[in-house]
Amino acid sequence: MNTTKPKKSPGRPVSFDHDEALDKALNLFWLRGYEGTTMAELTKVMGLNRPSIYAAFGNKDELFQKAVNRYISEPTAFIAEALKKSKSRDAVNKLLNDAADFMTKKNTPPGCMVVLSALVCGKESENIKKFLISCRDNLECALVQRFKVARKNKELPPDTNISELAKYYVTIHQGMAVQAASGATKKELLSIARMAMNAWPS
Amino acid sequence: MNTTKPKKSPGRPVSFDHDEALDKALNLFWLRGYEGTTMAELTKVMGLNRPSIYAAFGNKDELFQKAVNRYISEPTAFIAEALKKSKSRDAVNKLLNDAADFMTKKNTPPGCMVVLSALVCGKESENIKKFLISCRDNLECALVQRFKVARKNKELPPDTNISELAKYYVTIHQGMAVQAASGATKKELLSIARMAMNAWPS
DNA sequence: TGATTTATATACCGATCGGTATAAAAATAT
DNA sequence: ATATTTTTATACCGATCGGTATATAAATCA
Repeated sequence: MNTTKPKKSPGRPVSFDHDEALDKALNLFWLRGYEGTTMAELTKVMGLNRPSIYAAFGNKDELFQKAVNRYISEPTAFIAEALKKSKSRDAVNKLLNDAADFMTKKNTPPGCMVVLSALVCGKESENIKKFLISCRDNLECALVQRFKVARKNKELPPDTNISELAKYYVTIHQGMAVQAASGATKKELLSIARMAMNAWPS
Repeated sequence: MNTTKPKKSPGRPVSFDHDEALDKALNLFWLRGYEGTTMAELTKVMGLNRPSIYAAFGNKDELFQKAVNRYISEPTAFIAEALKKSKSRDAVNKLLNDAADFMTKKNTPPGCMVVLSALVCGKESENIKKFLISCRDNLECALVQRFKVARKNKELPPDTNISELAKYYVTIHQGMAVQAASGATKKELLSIARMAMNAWPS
């Protein structure tokens, strides 16, 4: 019945594109971190006034989390893509190489938003810090799952410590994010990625 | 003449220990980062009122930089110590293993202050961010110097890319700092350090 | 054409930010 | 003692923080 109803609701229509505005917020949080970003700056880059932001996205915490969720689903979709590779070594290799490219893109801030936005913070932002930690844990868990399959497929030695291997490569990823935020080039990140592959079980 | 003069100056004497207060500030900056630390919190943990802090250490920026300089000279002196090892491989191995222990100590915040305190920040803190980047560069340069000696001593293959090797190991160090800030244990950091040594030139 | 509903713009809120003016307290100098 | 010098404690500063009350603008509903 109401599945085909556009059902235009009354009232003044929204005058901005929701996802476009969210992307603007995402890029600012990415560049400045959670605490370094102010609502005043957000209103500027989003082109909205405060009440519109609060009505559409909630308060600063909620806006940030929505930005991170969009960051994970959209610009860093290459991660999920890399994990689909048939060989787990290729998956990790692609993951790190794509990350090197991604973290040094011209039109986006350097590094990884999930790694850098709130590593340390004031008391009031501890929940945001924990939220980002859980996001990073998700990648680590995904690697563990991928490696379990690989070990079952005899692609990894049966005595491989999968947890350690996964943690090692997310550590590389996080170290690359720090490097990118410090001004490292794509070439430099690629060399780091290449050297990190030397730890792959033989 | 005046070399042996204590020359007690007039005026009310300082009622606190300078370095002790600086250590308190150091630990708070270490835990909360530069932006996450407020002067109000600093007065509490240092046990001083604001004018005393400003008189003894300058403003927030200067206090932070003095805290970092103390951090580099005192608690992380193990880094300079590790680099003195006769074999460069032992030096790096000791550096990473000691870092694993240091970053997960009970009585100090997790991770490394120089890595974590201001990776991303608001416009007003950009100078602090650059200051920390230069501190991290110093470690990388020290590694490069150490590796140059090692290559000359035939301890490293003549075609070793020393810059890449140094950047790789500081990246490991920085990744470990992120891991520690995310709750990683000493055991986990040690396993990362061990795996990272697989990249050593054969 | 009202009446209703939603979004916009402006102005403002108390709280907190980093930093300081002011005056009392505690030492030395004469 | 009295004056001088430095540190202490209190109170306060303008600016900015995240968040919101209020009223106007723009749409649909009847």
